[in-house]
Amino acid sequence: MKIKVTLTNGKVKEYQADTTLAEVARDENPDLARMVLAAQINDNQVVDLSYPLEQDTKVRFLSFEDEEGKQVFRHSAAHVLAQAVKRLYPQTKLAIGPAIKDGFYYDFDASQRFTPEELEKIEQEMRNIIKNDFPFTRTELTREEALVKFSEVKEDYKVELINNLTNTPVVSLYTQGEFTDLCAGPHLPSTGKLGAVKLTSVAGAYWRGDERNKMLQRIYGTAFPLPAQLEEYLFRQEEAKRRDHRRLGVELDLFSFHEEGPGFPFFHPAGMVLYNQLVQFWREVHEKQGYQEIKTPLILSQDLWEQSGHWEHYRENMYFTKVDEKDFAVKPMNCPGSMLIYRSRLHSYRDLPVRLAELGLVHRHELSGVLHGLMRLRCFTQDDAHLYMLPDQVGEEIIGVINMVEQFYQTFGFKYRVELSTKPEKAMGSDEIWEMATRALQDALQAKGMAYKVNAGDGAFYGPKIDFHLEDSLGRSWQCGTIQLDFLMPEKFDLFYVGEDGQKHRPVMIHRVIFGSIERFIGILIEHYAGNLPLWLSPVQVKVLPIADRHLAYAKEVTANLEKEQIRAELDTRREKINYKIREAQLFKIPYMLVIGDKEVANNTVSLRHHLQGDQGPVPLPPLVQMIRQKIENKTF
RNA sequence: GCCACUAUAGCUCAGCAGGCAGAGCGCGUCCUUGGUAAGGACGAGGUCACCGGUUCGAGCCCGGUUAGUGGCUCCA
Repeated sequence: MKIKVTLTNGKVKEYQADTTLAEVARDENPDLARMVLAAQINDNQVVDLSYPLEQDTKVRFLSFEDEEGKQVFRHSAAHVLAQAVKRLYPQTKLAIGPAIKDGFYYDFDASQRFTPEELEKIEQEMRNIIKNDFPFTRTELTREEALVKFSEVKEDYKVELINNLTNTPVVSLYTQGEFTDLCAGPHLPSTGKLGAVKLTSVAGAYWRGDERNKMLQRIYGTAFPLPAQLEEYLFRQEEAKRRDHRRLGVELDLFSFHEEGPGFPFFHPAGMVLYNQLVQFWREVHEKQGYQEIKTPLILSQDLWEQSGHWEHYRENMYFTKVDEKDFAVKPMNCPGSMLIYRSRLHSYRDLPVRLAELGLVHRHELSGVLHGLMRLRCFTQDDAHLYMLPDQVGEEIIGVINMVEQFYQTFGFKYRVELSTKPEKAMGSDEIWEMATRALQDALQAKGMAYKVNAGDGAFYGPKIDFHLEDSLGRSWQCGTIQLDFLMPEKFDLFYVGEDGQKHRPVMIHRVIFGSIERFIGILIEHYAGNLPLWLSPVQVKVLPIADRHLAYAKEVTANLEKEQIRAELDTRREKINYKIREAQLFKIPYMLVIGDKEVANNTVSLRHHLQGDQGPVPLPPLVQMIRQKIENKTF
């Protein structure tokens, strides 16, 4: 029987049925065939090259350049890792080993520890396996057969996995050399395709990601077809580390951490300038958008938190204290305080929406192991706001907030991802209310035409939310902005407004943040700009550098002129050489340096140097001041 | 919180076989008045994270604590 194979380049070829994809690839282009790792058929399934074609098929060959190809490649590397581990430590039990972004991992239940030295040995064994160029071969067994097979070799985790594969009568296994693993596949044709592998770290990981389960040892690694690609990857990782906000925070003297307050940041003067600039920008925008700013106390009676549901749903993250024998809690969120203000006077439907914004310092007892610079703290400032509105204002208000988020992130040139989080297990309120709220958020996203991912069960305990995620220098993503729709808190706090009919009605509430936390946002900003902050955020915008003492008087005059125009300028009066002063200003990533010597004094100019563009030559001060002012106002570099 | 690793001067890091604690940068004083990324000399600075143990003797070996790092779980 003949079958038709359609390739991505449009070619249609005829083959004998049972021709494998590998044969098709070789026939199409023998050179390219060496690059091909797997194939996608009929726009959905990714399969091995040994897959025999039985009917007319659309084929897309996958190489390492394709995301799916990378996945296959790294997944095969994970199998080789498992094989190496089994060779060296035969009693080790295998859990799972998928490909991930940038690499792969495999989880093991082993009696011995995988120290860095052990990783070396394992890596060496992997290289042997690669050199042997074992083909990956696929076999299928019924679930019962597979259960017997894996029970015999005491692979308890595999047995559990098979038991959970209830919707399929057969399971697939992949074998390379003496090693066989339960696996859906697909895989590379053979281990020899794995050009360069590297084991990067060991970490603990709970079986099935559940902290009640046993902690396994997870070995992380990465793999590339060519050693040069691996080198480049490792180099990029190093580069990323150089952008790490924790490192730059020290170098630029922005903030610090101390043993006396784990997870509690200390902002230095320079860091505070950055912080305050963000806040100033935030206030300007919010004022224009009809928000009113409030401030509520850090410590509030425990009764309040019982009323809000935090006691029930959020207690393990809260700090408690006693005042005059009464129980109080340090606020982990700002909403109850805001609601007390809303409730402190009567609201007419004509007043709504009421938008109360608060830069609220919240404290949350995060697990010690999760703390991470400014990104994950135990106290942070939320740029919070609570919007109280009529039910029919919900759509408009959500869109208003989304627009604001866009405006902010655009200002910084951030790419972001949007997620919609739905009702969690531990939640207040009925399914109907949750459905209604979730629907409202979806509608708003749809109206904005935004792509988003659904995060089932990840909502706040009082309502579903839209989250905005930004990426840090190592590609980890951090939640920043969030919009949470809440029908429940107004109920709990008996909030109302007086409607047209003179009766009490329940308002709807939106909780939202845009930066998320000012601290985390600063961390992301630092990494995003690699410490080269835009002019308007730079703690020092201009450094004035006189060459010799006799230029000091003029330099002071220049500095004063800059300061008069609200430009953050500093004068370096030290008796150091100009090269030295420039180097220091460069290291502090100060955007503009003004060098002043005999020529400048004589001509009434300054010599301009930009920290990224270098020497710009002499310019008169007034137009320069104007240019700088303009850049600050436009928030450009 | 869990798993693993780490902790030496303000910062980056050496240190050996268990035998008087080091370098560079930074800081201070002095000399140098220097034109676009480090001028020179001298000097101060340490409870080797903390507590305990082994030892004639511990920065080094062992146990614990604290903090940090990479993950897991959780989250702005």
